Amino acid sequence: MGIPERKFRERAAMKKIILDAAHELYSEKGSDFTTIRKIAERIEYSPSTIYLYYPSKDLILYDMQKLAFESLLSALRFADADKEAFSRLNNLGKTYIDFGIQNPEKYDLMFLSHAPMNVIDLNEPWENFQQTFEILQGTIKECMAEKSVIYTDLLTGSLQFWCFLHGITSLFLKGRLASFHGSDKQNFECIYQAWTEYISGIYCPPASL
Amino acid sequence: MGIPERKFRERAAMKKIILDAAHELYSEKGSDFTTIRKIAERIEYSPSTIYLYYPSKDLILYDMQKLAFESLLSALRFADADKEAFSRLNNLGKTYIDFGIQNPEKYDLMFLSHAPMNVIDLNEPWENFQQTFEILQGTIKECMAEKSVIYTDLLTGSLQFWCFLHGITSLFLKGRLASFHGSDKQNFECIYQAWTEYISGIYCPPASL
Amino acid sequence: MGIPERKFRERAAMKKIILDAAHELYSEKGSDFTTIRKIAERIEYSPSTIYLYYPSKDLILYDMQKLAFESLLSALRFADADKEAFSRLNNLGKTYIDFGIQNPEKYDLMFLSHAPMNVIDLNEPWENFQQTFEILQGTIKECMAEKSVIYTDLLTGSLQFWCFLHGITSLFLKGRLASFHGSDKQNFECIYQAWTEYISGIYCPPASL
Amino acid sequence: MGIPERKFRERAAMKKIILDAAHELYSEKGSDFTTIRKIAERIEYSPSTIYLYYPSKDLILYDMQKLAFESLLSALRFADADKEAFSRLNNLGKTYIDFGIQNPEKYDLMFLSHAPMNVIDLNEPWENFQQTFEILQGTIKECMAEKSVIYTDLLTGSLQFWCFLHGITSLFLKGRLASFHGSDKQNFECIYQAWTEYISGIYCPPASL
DNA sequence: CATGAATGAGAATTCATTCAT
DNA sequence: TATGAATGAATTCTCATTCAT
Repeated sequence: MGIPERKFRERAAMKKIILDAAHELYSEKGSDFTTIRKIAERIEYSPSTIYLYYPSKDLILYDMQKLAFESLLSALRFADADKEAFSRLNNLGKTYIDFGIQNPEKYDLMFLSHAPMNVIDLNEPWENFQQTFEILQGTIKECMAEKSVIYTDLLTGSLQFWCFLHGITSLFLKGRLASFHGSDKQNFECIYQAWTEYISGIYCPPASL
Repeated sequence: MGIPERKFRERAAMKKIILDAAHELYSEKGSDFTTIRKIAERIEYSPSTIYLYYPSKDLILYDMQKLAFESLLSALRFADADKEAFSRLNNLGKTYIDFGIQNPEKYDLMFLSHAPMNVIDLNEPWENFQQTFEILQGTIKECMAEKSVIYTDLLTGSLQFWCFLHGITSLFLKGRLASFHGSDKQNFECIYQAWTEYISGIYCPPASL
Repeated sequence: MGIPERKFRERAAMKKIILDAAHELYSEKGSDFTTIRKIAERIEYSPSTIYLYYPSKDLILYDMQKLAFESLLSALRFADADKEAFSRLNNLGKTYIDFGIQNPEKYDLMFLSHAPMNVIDLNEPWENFQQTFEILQGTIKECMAEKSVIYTDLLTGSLQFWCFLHGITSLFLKGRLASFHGSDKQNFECIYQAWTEYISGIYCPPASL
Repeated sequence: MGIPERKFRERAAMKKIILDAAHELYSEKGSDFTTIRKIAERIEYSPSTIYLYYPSKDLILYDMQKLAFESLLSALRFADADKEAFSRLNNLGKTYIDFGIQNPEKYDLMFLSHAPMNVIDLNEPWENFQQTFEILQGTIKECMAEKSVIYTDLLTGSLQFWCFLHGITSLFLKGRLASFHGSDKQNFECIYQAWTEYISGIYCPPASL
C-alpha cells in the first residue's frame, strides 16, 4: 500500500525537477529559450522523458504559472500578517510591486503571457487569480470597515487597487518607463513615489476628536 | 508629372494592404502567428513580394506600432478637445480604456509586446510614448491648476493615472478579469465602475461658497 | 555492456551515410549544390534528421575535409613506403596527382574551397596541411641528403615541388587543360609527361665512377 | 548609316559600366556578393535593365573573365617585351605571380572559379587560355633555342612552367600558405624564393668556352 | 522508467529571372 | 530604353512531438 504513494512521490519529485529547470531557463534566457530540448539538456534527461511527466509543453507552463502564484501568494500572505489593517494594505502593495520587479519571469507567467491560460481547465488559474485578489480584497474590506480607506464599493475599489499595482509593475517590466529616466534606479524611485502617492490618496486619516 | 505620384500612391497602398493583413493576423492569432508567410498568404502574394515593400519583418511591426500610436493619439486628442479640464480628463480615461478594448492588437503592439522597440531608431517609439503621456499630463496639469484634482506632484500623479489606465486595460485584454464574471459584458461594466471609482476618488469638488 | 558501443557504431554509421551522400553531391554537382536538403533527400531522411548527427552544415564540410586529408595522407604514406628515396619521391608525386584526379571533390575540399577553414578550430586543418607537406619534405630531405635531388634550400624546394603538383592537379580539375586536347585521356598523358619532365629536371643522377 | 554604329557604341558603353560595377563588387566583397541586384544598385539602374544588356548573370561573369584575361595578357605582353629571351621568361613568371596577388578577383575568375566556363561557347575561353599559354610557350621556345633553358619537350616544358606559376599563385590566394608563416609579408618572400629557386633550376648558363 | 531516432511544419530571408508597360 | 512588380525556388536551421524499444 505504500508503493503507489512512493511512486507518486517520485513522480512529483521529477515534475519538480523539470519545473525548476524550466523556471531557471525562463528567468535566465526568457520565454523564447524555454524549449523542451533546453529543459531536457539542463536536467540531463532526454526530451522524451519530459513527456512521461508532462503531456505537453503548455502544461509545463501551466504548472510554472501555478508555482508562480503560490510564490506570490505566500509573499502576500507574509506581508498581510499581524499588523493593523491599513499598514497591511500598504505592505501588500509594496510587496506586490517588489515581487514583480524581482521575479519578472514569474510575473510574466502570471499576468503578462497569453500562453498557458487556454490549456484545459480554466478553473484553476481563475482560482489562483481569485486567491490573490481575495487577499487584497480582504484587507481592503477591513480598511473600509475601520474607515482608513474610502472606496464606494468593495469589489470595484479592490479592482482599482489591483489595476494600479499591475499597471505600474507591468509598465516597468516591459521597459515602458525607460522613457522617463535612463537608469533603472531612477525608475525604481519613480515607481515608489507613484505608489506612495496612490496609497496616500486613498488613505483617510482618523478624525481626531 | 503625375506618374511618380501615382507610383508613390500605389506603393503606399500596397504597404497599407500588407499592414492591414498583418494587423488582422495579429489580432486574430497573436504575434507568434504573424509571420511573413501568413501575411503573404492572406494578401495572396508571394512572400518575396512583401520584401519589395518592407526590408524586414521588424519594420512591419515597427510601422504597425507607429500606426497604432497615431491611432491612439488621434483618439485621445479628439477626447481632449474643447471642454473644461476635469471633464476632459474623464474623457481621456474612458477613451484610453475603450481604445484598448476595441483595438487589442494595437494596444498589444504599443504597450505589451517587447518586439519592435529595438529595431533601429529608439527615439521614435519613445517619442510616441511621451506624446501619449504628455496629453494625459497636460490635462492633469490643468486640473491641478484649477484644483479639480489633487496630486502632490504632477509627474508622479500623471504616472499613477496612466498606471491605473494601463492596469485595467491590460488585465482585461490578457483575460485576467475573466475570473470575475463570465461574460465580457459584465466585465465591461466592472471595468467602467472601477474607472468611475478611480476618477471620482481623485476628483476634488469645488468648495461651494 | 555492448549496448553503448552498438549505439556508438550506429551513430557513426549514420554519420558516414551522411558524409557519403554529401561527398556524392559535392562531386556530382559541386559545392553550391551540396545543401542540407539535397543531402537529406538523397539519403531519404528529413532535413531535421541530419541535425541529429551534425549541428551545422559547416561541420559536415569540416568532416568531409578531414576525411579527405586522411585519405590523401594514407595514399601518400603508402606511396612513401620502403624503397629508396628518389623512387619514393617519384611515387609521391604521381600518387598526389592521381589522387586529385580520381577524387576531385576531396581535392576541392582540401585545397580549392574556401569554406570550412574558418569553422572552429583553425589548428586542425593547418595540421592536416602540414602533415601532407611534411611527407613531401621528409622525402625530399632524404633525396637531398643522398644528392639525388638538388635544391638550394629544403623548405623552398619542397614548396616548389608542392606548387608544381598542385598547379597541375588543380588546372586539370578546373578544366583549364581542356584547351590543349579535347579528350581527357590525352590530357592525362599530357599531365604525366609534364610530371615526368619535372621530376627528371630535378633529378641528379649519381656520378658514375 | 551612323545610327546603328552609335547604338552599338552606346550599348558597349553600358555593358562596360555593368562590368565595371561587377568587378568592383567582386573584388570588394567577393563572388557571393556579386549579385544582379547589387550590381544594379551600384550603377543606379534597375535589375531589369541589366537584362537588356546581358541575358544572364553567367554571361556577365563570362565577360568579366574575358576582361580579366585581357588585363593579364597585356601585363604579360608588356613583361615580354624587348630583352633577351631568358630575361623575358624571368619577367613573365614574376609578372604572372604579381598579377595574381594584386588582382585576386581576376585570377579567381580566370583560373579558380568553375562558373562561367560552361556557358555557351567553349571556344572563346579556350582561346584566352591559349593566348596566355602561347606567350609563355613562345618565350620558352626562344630560350630553348638559345639553350638558356633545357626542357626535353616544348609543350610539356611550358605546361610545367605554367603549372608551377599557377600552383604558387593559387595556393597563396586560397590561404593555403598561411600555415607556413603567419604574416603575408613573410609569405611573399617565401613565394619569391620558391620562384627564384625554380627559375634558377631550369636555367642553363651558357657554356663558357 | 527512459530514450534514441525521426519528422513535419515552419521561420526569415535572398536570388536570378520574367513580363507588361 | 528602361523599369516596377512580381515570383518560385532555394537557403539553413529550430521546434514540439511521436513511437518503437
